[in-house]
Amino acid sequence: MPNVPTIRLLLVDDHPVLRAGLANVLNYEPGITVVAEADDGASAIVLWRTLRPDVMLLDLSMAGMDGIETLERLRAEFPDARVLMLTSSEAPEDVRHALNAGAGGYVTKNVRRAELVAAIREVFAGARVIGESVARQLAAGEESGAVSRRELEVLGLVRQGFTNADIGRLLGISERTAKAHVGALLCKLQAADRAEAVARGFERGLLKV
Amino acid sequence: MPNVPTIRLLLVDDHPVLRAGLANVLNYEPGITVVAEADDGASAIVLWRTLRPDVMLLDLSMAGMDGIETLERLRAEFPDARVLMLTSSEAPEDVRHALNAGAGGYVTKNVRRAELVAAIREVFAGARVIGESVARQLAAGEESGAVSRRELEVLGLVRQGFTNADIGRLLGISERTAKAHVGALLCKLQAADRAEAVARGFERGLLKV
DNA sequence: GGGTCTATTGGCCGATCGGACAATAGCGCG
DNA sequence: CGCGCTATTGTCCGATCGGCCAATAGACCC
Repeated sequence: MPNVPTIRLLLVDDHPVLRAGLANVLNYEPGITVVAEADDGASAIVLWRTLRPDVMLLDLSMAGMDGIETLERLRAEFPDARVLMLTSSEAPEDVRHALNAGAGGYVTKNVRRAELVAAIREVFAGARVIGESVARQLAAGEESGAVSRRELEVLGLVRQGFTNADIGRLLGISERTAKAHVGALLCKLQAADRAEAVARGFERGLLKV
Repeated sequence: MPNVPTIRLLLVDDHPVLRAGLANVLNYEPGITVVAEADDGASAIVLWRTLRPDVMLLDLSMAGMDGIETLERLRAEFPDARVLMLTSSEAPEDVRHALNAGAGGYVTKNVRRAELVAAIREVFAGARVIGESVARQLAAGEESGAVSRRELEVLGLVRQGFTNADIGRLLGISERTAKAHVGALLCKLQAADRAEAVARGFERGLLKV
């Protein structure tokens, strides 16, 4: 395939077996070469610096620096870096974060090989690709109102069992305001009480285990 | 390796790329052959019936029938079936469920290739293997009291925003008893209120997204 | 057989929650 | 320069929560 430049890939995932498999599969693909693998964000960035690959395949959940942070740091240093998120989560929040952080694409790990390869090529070409199932989830999530930053902060405290008064103290606001935020959360997450709000938070990917 | 019988493997995971990679990696291993792959529990059991492999590598999270259910059905039909769970979750609850359902081993996807191969051989030999990090998590979980079935049921309702009175009605018990269960949950999960109990439930793998 | 654990139920009470009333200030968008 | 959204604060109130007292019956283990 002389008319197509070879795409040089960097795999980043903390599952050695998956990496090995992925490398194997992708190396068979004409026009694609896996130039290196990393099992955490820090080494991924180091490798990017030295190797300057074309595309990074990046997992979201990793020990230490997570996928989003890795992506942000990489893009801060190399604004043109092309990254295709390859992860298990379909949570709208994760997708949004990744895209905001500059991901060139987002597909889940249950894509077929052909789709993955196609996505890699598209990201390499500068396009923005989103897996079909992911896009569906994303659209569904857009329906109900978006949770604001402050509300997310409050949700994190609710999760830890703090009362409204506690939250007020911790955030330097009145109990009443904390209450208002919790109220907004209940409404936006369609939850009957704070317990359900926390559950919905996990379901939507607003909260992480 | 004539003195060692070849281990015939069945891979079950809903990530085609991982399966392909795994098959590739494992087929290179002397004494191990991947005889088939399945992407859901139902077809996994069908394949087991016809092929009668030696060991199944089974993922927990799959669309449709999940790993535990697959394991239970398989063991109901083939009590001697040897299954090695290969999954991402280290949640003590998942491990316990898998072992109770008759899993011969439990390792997470971030094991190194050599460890995975060793685990496969041990499960084949009839031993019960548990990944190191998994075992550590499990031990940590044992510390605080175990949540009873009834309490888990109640936690599921708390998660959905039901009040104590609601829960009593739904379970056909008095509000007071529902309250007692919630109280037990708060204590065992070391939670200040039901919101934190739900959060801890997710953290411990008692609740699923 | 005795001990431990779970499930069950009752009443009492202060703390907390969530809803409903209403209001002000700041920010981005068109 | 309004319009909408977010963040902020206030008061009142009934519903709910969580902790405390205590008690009985069945299951399972040693």
